[in-house]
Amino acid sequence: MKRKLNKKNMHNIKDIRDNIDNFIQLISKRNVKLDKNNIIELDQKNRKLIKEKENLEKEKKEISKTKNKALFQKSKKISLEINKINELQLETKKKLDNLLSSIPNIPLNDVPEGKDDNSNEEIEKKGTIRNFEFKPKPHYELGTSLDMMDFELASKTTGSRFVFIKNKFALLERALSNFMLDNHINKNGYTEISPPLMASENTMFGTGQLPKFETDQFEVKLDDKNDRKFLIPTAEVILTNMVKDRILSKKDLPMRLVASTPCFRKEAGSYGKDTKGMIRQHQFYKVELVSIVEPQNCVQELERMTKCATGVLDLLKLPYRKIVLSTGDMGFSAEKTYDIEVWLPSENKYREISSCSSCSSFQARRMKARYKNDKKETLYVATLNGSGLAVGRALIAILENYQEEDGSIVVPDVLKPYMNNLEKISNN
RNA sequence: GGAGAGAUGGCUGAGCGGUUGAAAGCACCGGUCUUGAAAACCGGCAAAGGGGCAACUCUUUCCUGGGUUCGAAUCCCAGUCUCUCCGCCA
Repeated sequence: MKRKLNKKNMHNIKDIRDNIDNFIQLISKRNVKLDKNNIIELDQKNRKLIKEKENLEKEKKEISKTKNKALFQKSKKISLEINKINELQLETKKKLDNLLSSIPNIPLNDVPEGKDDNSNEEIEKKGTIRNFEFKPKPHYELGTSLDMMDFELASKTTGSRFVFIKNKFALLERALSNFMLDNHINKNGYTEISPPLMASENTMFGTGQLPKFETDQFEVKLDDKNDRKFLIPTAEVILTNMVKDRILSKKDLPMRLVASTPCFRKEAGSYGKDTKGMIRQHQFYKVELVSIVEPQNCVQELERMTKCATGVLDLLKLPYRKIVLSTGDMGFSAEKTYDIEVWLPSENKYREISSCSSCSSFQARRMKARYKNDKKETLYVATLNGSGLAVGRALIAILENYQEEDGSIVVPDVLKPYMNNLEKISNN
């Protein structure tokens, strides 16, 4: 289905109109400057043209009702006039839409203001950082010497930023994925989904990957040039869009979905960043959580979701910290984001392993995802997404935090049932 | 890849040139009845946009885009998607 992307806005012009100064001020927190006069002008012109058009349409309608042949010629003339005005109106509307769709979501009040990640704030630190009696090795050294991780082979078959995971590491990866899934399904009330790994252009637009971040996406080459499909950069895209173009009833909410899928990212703009090891790959597994809720429940759902994510780290006994992203570091669609960072001994620092965001109704507007509330009003839903967790990075964290001096890896207790009760991964 | 059938409101489904924004049913909401519930009966129930303080009112919308017509859910053309049968295939 081909759709005009700019038909939809992430911001409602009605709300902006009501208090434009306030709106501009809120958006300025995200380092985006808006041209007030331009917005007002386009909005007024648009409405003026709509009015003109509607008056003519009414006149025309009445003529056809009378079935008076004498007036038929006039009706034809009116049609031409309508066409002219309509063209102008659509053009104006398009300009307005383009302008509005370049504006990111409004941050919540309690989000720290700042230009970049320097203004992020640490909220919580948990778990015990292990005191190593030897120099902890990075995951890629552990993996290579056990012959369970092969980067050279991957670059031979595919290219850079890919990896072969072999033998017990592959089992560990699978165990992690299954462990997390079971946890979210059985304890946290999420429903498991096995979704398509490709998404249409319109779907990518819904969650905000398109049109602005097209260069980060892998596009699949298709015979039909009008048909565009992309490998999902995260299951968020496909899970969130499950409610696209729907009007849900209240009893469908909250909807909580979980999927473990490969994710594909170009990592454009990350050249030279994390080139060693599997921290930053073009392909990685991730267990993704998505919640569809009533807008007023956004904040509490974000807290809940973040707890679901950190709960996994608690069970794996991995040390981590939780930070809240500043207005300058948040993603385009988010109103508030928590990042969870896991401790990596080889780097002697915390690295992102999960990101949980509330997007309020921002994505829902693009997707036209709505529900009927108690008063039977049709409102946009709110969407949230979070990693629960990034499997690739969880694997790294296990390897580094559970390594022994001889290069073997102790299997965390909670994973043993998923690994035929294996105690330790070693060369033997 | 070949051959057909279809796309209508939250859902199912009628309508196939003129008060049709759209029958009927389900779901949902309100009421009567009931100790309470169910059943039965009565009533309500689309979205987007414009105008109005408001009650309200106007316009658009029956997959999308074009065309025919004074007038299109209904006719014509193009496209998208779905289903059935055959072929191919994990």
